[in-house]
Amino acid sequence: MEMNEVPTLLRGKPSWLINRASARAHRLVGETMAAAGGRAYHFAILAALDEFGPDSQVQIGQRCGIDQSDMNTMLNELVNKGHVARSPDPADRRRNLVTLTAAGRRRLKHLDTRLTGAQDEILDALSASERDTLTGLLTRILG
Amino acid sequence: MEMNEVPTLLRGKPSWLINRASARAHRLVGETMAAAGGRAYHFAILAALDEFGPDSQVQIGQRCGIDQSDMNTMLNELVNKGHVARSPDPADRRRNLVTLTAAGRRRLKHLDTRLTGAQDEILDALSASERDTLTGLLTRILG
DNA sequence: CAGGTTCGTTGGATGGACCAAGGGATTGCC
DNA sequence: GGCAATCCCTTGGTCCATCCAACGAACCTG
Repeated sequence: MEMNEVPTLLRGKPSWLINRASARAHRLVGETMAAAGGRAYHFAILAALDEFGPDSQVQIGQRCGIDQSDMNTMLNELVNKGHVARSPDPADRRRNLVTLTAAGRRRLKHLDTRLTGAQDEILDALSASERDTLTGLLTRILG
Repeated sequence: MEMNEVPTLLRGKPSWLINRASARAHRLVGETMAAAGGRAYHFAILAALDEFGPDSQVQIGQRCGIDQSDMNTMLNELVNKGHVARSPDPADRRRNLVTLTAAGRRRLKHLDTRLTGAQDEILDALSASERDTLTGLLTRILG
């Protein structure tokens, strides 16, 4: 979306800036992941499994901020690609234990490098220290 | 969405932080505007008209980052409420000249105070100077 | 005056986030 | 032990913002 002079009243609103930045980042990340044959959600799920080990679907969802029903869809895709295994938990048969496969761990590394590259593109105008302060401020907003 | 420990690989990605912050801000702004009987887009359009004067629909769209078709919908709403007038431009009969009414100008002020209040809520955790640096960094990203 | 372009309008496609209900399994309470 | 409440997964949607395509009317350029 090409944009001319933005109204001052609008330009000064952090919510508007954040929204615009998010649209940009979201599109870029989406394209990057699509080019790698995946989605942003896939990366999030694989990262959670890698860091915290096998887990139930709701747990993973709570860690990554993904809805139960969406989690189900994403896991179908990941199981289909062999990046994740879904098996009933013998200790609690309500749950599915989701585990990262070897291929999934490789996949995670691959997506991570792609995603890190996208970050560079998004934050192109900022220096390294500025990027740090930005992530710091955003993290505190979310706290 | 309640969230537990976020995976480190995810937490460190600015794109993810921006996206999360945007979701928060977007929801809050949406609720604020809805409570006032309007939308975020309404504020943007009114602000553009107030600052740059009467204009065509595409021009307003380019200033605010709004699609032509969506602009049409929004203007229908604004005309309906009497905040904006849409009349054919005598100088170029393809165009509609959109002008801000007196009620529209009052409306803009009203929405602005509401929206400014929402910003305070969004940036609650940050000091005034931190808010400035955040908006500065975001503005440069969008540059 | 003919071809390319702009503007508004209509209609629809897309994707992310969210919500609701139900069945199976488990836990807690009495 | 049994009944109620709770949890987990799955299915099947809704809602909203964004975006795209195509058309007729009007304009501009050569």
